[in-house]
Amino acid sequence: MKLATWNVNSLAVRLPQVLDWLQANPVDGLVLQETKLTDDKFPQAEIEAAGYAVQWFGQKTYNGVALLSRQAASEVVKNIPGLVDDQARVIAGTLPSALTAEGAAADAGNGAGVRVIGAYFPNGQAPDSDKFVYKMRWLDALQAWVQDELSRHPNLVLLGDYNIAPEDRDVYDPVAWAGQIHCTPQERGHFQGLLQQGLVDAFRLFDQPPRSWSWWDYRNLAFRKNQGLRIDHILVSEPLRARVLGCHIDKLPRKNERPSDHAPVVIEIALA
DNA sequence: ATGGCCATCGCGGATGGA
Repeated sequence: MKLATWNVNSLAVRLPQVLDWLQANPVDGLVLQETKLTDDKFPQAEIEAAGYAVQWFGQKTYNGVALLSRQAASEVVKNIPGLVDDQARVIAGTLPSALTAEGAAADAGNGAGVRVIGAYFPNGQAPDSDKFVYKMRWLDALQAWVQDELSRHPNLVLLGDYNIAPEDRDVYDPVAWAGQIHCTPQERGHFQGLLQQGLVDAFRLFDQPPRSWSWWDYRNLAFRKNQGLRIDHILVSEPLRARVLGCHIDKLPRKNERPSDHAPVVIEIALA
Protein backbone atom coordinates (compact mmCIF):
# COMPACT_ATOMS: atom_id res chain seq x y z
CA MET A 1 0.00 0.00 0.00
CA LYS A 2 1.35 3.39 -0.99
CA LEU A 3 0.09 6.59 0.61
CA ALA A 4 1.08 10.19 0.05
CA THR A 5 0.47 13.70 1.32
CA TRP A 6 0.72 16.91 -0.66
CA ASN A 7 -0.06 20.52 0.21
CA VAL A 8 -1.12 21.76 -3.22
CA ASN A 9 -1.66 25.46 -2.36
CA SER A 10 -4.91 25.74 -4.34
CA LEU A 11 -6.36 22.69 -6.05
CA ALA A 12 -7.96 24.97 -8.63
CA VAL A 13 -4.47 25.85 -9.83
CA ARG A 14 -2.80 22.52 -9.17
CA LEU A 15 -5.41 19.95 -10.28
CA PRO A 16 -3.59 19.16 -13.56
CA GLN A 17 -0.38 18.58 -11.63
CA VAL A 18 -2.16 16.33 -9.14
CA LEU A 19 -3.65 14.23 -11.95
CA ASP A 20 -0.28 14.04 -13.72
CA TRP A 21 1.41 13.04 -10.50
CA LEU A 22 -1.14 10.30 -9.80
CA GLN A 23 -0.65 8.94 -13.28
CA ALA A 24 3.10 8.68 -12.64
CA ASN A 25 2.64 7.66 -8.99
CA PRO A 26 -0.47 5.50 -8.72
CA VAL A 27 -0.64 5.50 -4.94
CA ASP A 28 -3.50 3.85 -3.09
CA GLY A 29 -4.28 6.96 -1.08
CA LEU A 30 -3.42 10.65 -1.31
CA VAL A 31 -4.33 13.40 1.12
CA LEU A 32 -4.30 17.00 -0.04
CA GLN A 33 -4.07 20.21 1.95
CA GLU A 34 -4.87 23.81 1.08
CA THR A 35 -7.38 22.96 -1.61
CA LYS A 36 -8.83 26.45 -1.04
CA LEU A 37 -12.16 25.43 -2.54
CA THR A 38 -15.69 25.48 -1.25
CA ASP A 39 -17.26 22.03 -1.44
CA ASP A 40 -19.47 22.94 -4.39
CA LYS A 41 -16.39 23.76 -6.46
CA PHE A 42 -14.49 20.56 -5.69
CA PRO A 43 -13.34 18.73 -8.89
CA GLN A 44 -14.97 15.43 -8.00
CA ALA A 45 -15.63 14.33 -11.59
CA GLU A 46 -12.04 14.88 -12.75
CA ILE A 47 -10.62 12.93 -9.82
CA GLU A 48 -13.08 10.07 -10.18
CA ALA A 49 -12.33 9.93 -13.90
CA ALA A 50 -8.69 9.37 -12.92
CA GLY A 51 -9.73 6.25 -11.04
CA TYR A 52 -9.95 7.56 -7.49
CA ALA A 53 -12.72 7.72 -4.95
CA VAL A 54 -12.62 11.01 -3.10
CA GLN A 55 -13.82 12.70 0.07
CA TRP A 56 -13.40 16.42 0.56
CA PHE A 57 -13.90 19.13 3.12
CA GLY A 58 -13.28 22.71 2.18
CA GLN A 59 -14.10 26.34 2.71
CA LYS A 60 -13.75 29.61 0.89
CA THR A 61 -10.24 30.98 0.20
CA TYR A 62 -8.33 29.17 2.96
CA ASN A 63 -7.45 25.66 4.12
CA GLY A 64 -9.43 22.72 2.73
CA VAL A 65 -8.46 19.04 2.65
CA ALA A 66 -9.25 15.93 0.61
CA LEU A 67 -8.73 12.18 0.72
CA LEU A 68 -8.30 10.38 -2.60
CA SER A 69 -8.20 6.59 -2.60
CA ARG A 70 -8.28 3.68 -5.04
CA GLN A 71 -10.87 2.01 -2.86
CA ALA A 72 -13.55 4.05 -1.16
CA ALA A 73 -12.83 5.21 2.37
CA SER A 74 -15.22 4.36 5.18
CA GLU A 75 -15.88 5.96 8.58
CA VAL A 76 -15.07 9.38 7.16
CA VAL A 77 -14.52 12.13 9.72
CA LYS A 78 -14.09 15.83 8.98
CA ASN A 79 -12.17 17.94 11.47
CA ILE A 80 -11.45 16.95 15.05
CA PRO A 81 -14.56 15.71 16.84
CA GLY A 82 -15.41 17.92 19.79
CA LEU A 83 -13.20 20.81 18.69
CA VAL A 84 -15.11 23.91 17.72
CA ASP A 85 -13.26 24.98 14.58
CA ASP A 86 -14.45 26.98 11.60
CA GLN A 87 -11.36 26.02 9.59
CA ALA A 88 -11.38 22.92 7.36
CA ARG A 89 -8.18 21.12 8.30
CA VAL A 90 -8.75 17.40 8.79
CA ILE A 91 -10.19 14.53 6.80
CA ALA A 92 -9.95 10.95 8.00
CA GLY A 93 -11.10 7.65 6.58
CA THR A 94 -10.44 3.93 6.76
CA LEU A 95 -8.99 2.21 3.72
CA PRO A 96 -9.59 -1.50 3.29
CA SER A 97 -6.67 -3.89 3.39
CA ALA A 98 -6.92 -7.60 2.66
CA LEU A 99 -4.00 -8.27 4.94
CA THR A 100 -5.35 -6.39 7.92
CA ALA A 101 -8.77 -7.93 7.39
CA GLU A 102 -7.12 -11.32 8.00
CA GLY A 103 -5.33 -9.88 10.99
CA ALA A 104 -8.55 -8.50 12.37
CA ALA A 105 -10.17 -11.92 12.12
CA ALA A 106 -7.36 -13.31 14.24
CA ASP A 107 -7.46 -10.34 16.57
CA ALA A 108 -11.10 -9.69 17.27
CA GLY A 109 -11.91 -6.19 18.41
CA ASN A 110 -9.33 -4.50 16.25
CA GLY A 111 -10.71 -2.58 13.33
CA ALA A 112 -9.79 -3.88 9.92
CA GLY A 113 -8.07 -1.69 7.39
CA VAL A 114 -5.77 1.26 7.72
CA ARG A 115 -6.97 4.43 9.39
CA VAL A 116 -5.74 7.41 7.39
CA ILE A 117 -5.84 10.86 8.97
CA GLY A 118 -4.96 13.70 6.62
CA ALA A 119 -4.31 17.00 8.35
CA TYR A 120 -3.40 20.57 7.59
CA PHE A 121 -1.96 21.80 10.87
CA PRO A 122 -2.34 25.53 11.58
CA ASN A 123 0.58 27.68 10.49
CA GLY A 124 0.70 29.77 13.63
CA GLN A 125 2.15 32.84 11.89
CA ALA A 126 4.31 34.03 14.82
CA PRO A 127 4.93 32.67 18.33
CA ASP A 128 3.38 35.76 19.96
CA SER A 129 0.25 35.81 17.81
CA ASP A 130 -3.36 34.77 18.33
CA LYS A 131 -2.84 32.29 15.52
CA PHE A 132 -0.16 30.58 17.60
CA VAL A 133 -2.59 30.26 20.50
CA TYR A 134 -5.04 28.64 18.09
CA LYS A 135 -2.29 26.33 16.84
CA MET A 136 -1.56 25.14 20.38
CA ARG A 137 -5.25 24.59 21.12
CA TRP A 138 -5.64 22.68 17.86
CA LEU A 139 -2.59 20.54 18.62
CA ASP A 140 -3.94 19.70 22.08
CA ALA A 141 -7.23 18.57 20.55
CA LEU A 142 -5.47 16.60 17.82
CA GLN A 143 -3.36 14.70 20.32
CA ALA A 144 -6.37 13.72 22.43
CA TRP A 145 -8.30 12.63 19.35
CA VAL A 146 -5.40 10.63 17.88
CA GLN A 147 -5.15 8.77 21.19
CA ASP A 148 -8.80 7.83 20.85
CA GLU A 149 -8.40 6.86 17.20
CA LEU A 150 -5.40 4.67 18.05
CA SER A 151 -7.44 2.76 20.59
CA ARG A 152 -9.88 1.78 17.87
CA HIS A 153 -7.54 1.61 14.86
CA PRO A 154 -4.22 -0.13 15.54
CA ASN A 155 -3.11 0.49 11.96
CA LEU A 156 -3.07 4.25 11.76
CA VAL A 157 -1.28 6.77 9.54
CA LEU A 158 -1.27 10.47 10.43
CA LEU A 159 0.00 12.44 7.47
CA GLY A 160 -0.13 15.96 6.18
CA ASP A 161 1.33 19.42 6.46
CA TYR A 162 2.29 19.61 10.13
CA ASN A 163 3.78 23.10 9.91
CA ILE A 164 6.38 21.86 12.39
CA ALA A 165 10.06 21.24 11.69
CA PRO A 166 10.71 18.58 14.34
CA GLU A 167 14.49 18.94 14.62
CA ASP A 168 17.25 21.30 13.60
CA ARG A 169 18.23 18.91 10.80
CA ASP A 170 14.81 19.64 9.31
CA VAL A 171 15.70 23.32 8.85
CA TYR A 172 18.10 24.74 6.23
CA ASP A 173 19.33 27.43 8.63
CA PRO A 174 18.52 26.35 12.18
CA VAL A 175 20.32 29.33 13.71
CA ALA A 176 18.24 31.84 11.78
CA TRP A 177 15.06 29.87 12.47
CA ALA A 178 15.71 29.22 16.16
CA GLY A 179 12.54 30.02 18.09
CA GLN A 180 10.74 31.09 14.92
CA ILE A 181 7.40 29.68 13.83
CA HIS A 182 7.63 25.95 12.95
CA CYS A 183 10.67 25.63 15.22
CA THR A 184 9.49 26.72 18.67
CA PRO A 185 9.92 24.36 21.63
CA GLN A 186 6.14 24.32 22.03
CA GLU A 187 5.54 23.10 18.48
CA ARG A 188 8.37 20.57 18.68
CA GLY A 189 7.01 19.42 22.02
CA HIS A 190 3.69 18.63 20.39
CA PHE A 191 5.44 16.65 17.67
CA GLN A 192 7.28 14.70 20.37
CA GLY A 193 3.96 14.16 22.11
CA LEU A 194 2.63 12.40 19.03
CA LEU A 195 5.74 10.19 19.01
CA GLN A 196 5.19 9.43 22.68
CA GLN A 197 1.73 8.18 21.80
CA GLY A 198 3.44 5.44 19.84
CA LEU A 199 3.64 7.05 16.42
CA VAL A 200 6.84 6.87 14.38
CA ASP A 201 8.23 9.37 11.87
CA ALA A 202 8.41 7.09 8.84
CA PHE A 203 10.87 9.35 7.00
CA ARG A 204 13.47 8.86 9.73
CA LEU A 205 13.19 5.08 9.65
CA PHE A 206 15.50 5.25 6.63
CA ASP A 207 18.72 6.85 5.58
CA GLN A 208 17.82 10.06 3.78
CA PRO A 209 19.76 12.55 1.75
CA PRO A 210 21.13 15.34 3.96
CA ARG A 211 19.21 18.60 3.68
CA SER A 212 15.90 16.92 2.82
CA TRP A 213 13.02 19.38 2.79
CA SER A 214 9.34 19.20 1.89
CA TRP A 215 8.77 22.95 1.53
CA TRP A 216 10.74 25.73 -0.11
CA ASP A 217 9.76 29.40 0.01
CA TYR A 218 8.64 30.82 -3.32
CA ARG A 219 10.97 33.75 -2.66
CA ASN A 220 14.73 34.09 -2.79
CA LEU A 221 15.35 31.24 -5.24
CA ALA A 222 14.89 28.99 -2.25
CA PHE A 223 14.28 25.82 -4.23
CA ARG A 224 17.26 26.34 -6.51
CA LYS A 225 19.44 26.96 -3.46
CA ASN A 226 17.76 24.09 -1.60
CA GLN A 227 16.78 26.29 1.32
CA GLY A 228 13.72 24.70 2.86
CA LEU A 229 12.05 23.02 5.79
CA ARG A 230 10.79 19.50 6.38
CA ILE A 231 7.31 20.22 7.68
CA ASP A 232 5.22 17.62 5.84
CA HIS A 233 5.28 14.32 7.65
CA ILE A 234 3.96 10.76 7.72
CA LEU A 235 3.63 9.21 11.16
CA VAL A 236 2.62 5.57 11.53
CA SER A 237 1.39 3.57 14.50
CA GLU A 238 3.60 0.93 16.12
CA PRO A 239 1.89 -2.08 14.49
CA LEU A 240 2.73 -0.60 11.07
CA ARG A 241 6.30 0.32 11.89
CA ALA A 242 7.87 -3.00 10.88
CA ARG A 243 5.85 -2.96 7.66
CA VAL A 244 7.13 0.37 6.36
CA LEU A 245 9.18 -0.38 3.25
CA GLY A 246 10.17 3.16 2.39
CA CYS A 247 9.39 6.85 2.76
CA HIS A 248 10.63 9.67 0.57
CA ILE A 249 10.01 13.22 -0.53
CA ASP A 250 9.27 13.61 -4.24
CA LYS A 251 10.94 16.87 -5.27
CA LEU A 252 9.99 16.48 -8.91
CA PRO A 253 6.68 18.41 -8.82
CA ARG A 254 8.48 21.35 -7.21
CA LYS A 255 10.29 21.73 -10.56
CA ASN A 256 7.02 22.14 -12.47
CA GLU A 257 5.89 25.41 -13.89
CA ARG A 258 3.65 27.08 -11.30
CA PRO A 259 4.54 24.56 -8.61
CA SER A 260 3.11 24.28 -5.15
CA ASP A 261 5.66 25.42 -2.58
CA HIS A 262 5.36 21.94 -1.00
CA ALA A 263 6.47 18.58 -2.39
CA PRO A 264 4.61 15.29 -1.91
CA VAL A 265 5.79 12.84 0.74
CA VAL A 266 5.24 9.16 -0.06
CA ILE A 267 5.21 6.04 2.09
CA GLU A 268 5.13 2.41 1.08
CA ILE A 269 3.75 -0.11 3.58
CA ALA A 270 3.80 -3.89 3.24
CA LEU A 271 0.02 -4.24 3.07
CA ALA A 272 -2.10 -5.59 0.27
C1' DA B 1 22.37 41.20 -11.51
C1' DT B 2 23.81 38.87 -5.05
C1' DG B 3 17.72 39.97 -5.48
C1' DG B 4 13.72 37.96 -7.44
C1' DC B 5 6.91 34.79 -4.39
C1' DC B 6 2.20 33.11 -4.90
C1' DA B 7 -2.96 32.62 -4.25
C1' DT B 8 -7.33 34.84 -3.11
C1' DC B 9 -10.63 38.36 -3.72
C1' DG B 10 -11.65 41.34 -7.04
C1' DC B 11 -9.75 44.99 -9.80
C1' DG B 12 -5.88 47.71 -5.75
C1' DG B 13 -3.79 46.10 -2.47
C1' DA B 14 -4.43 43.69 1.85
C1' DT B 15 -4.00 39.13 3.91
C1' DG B 16 -2.02 34.71 4.68
C1' DG B 17 1.20 31.41 3.79
C1' DA B 18 5.81 29.46 6.04
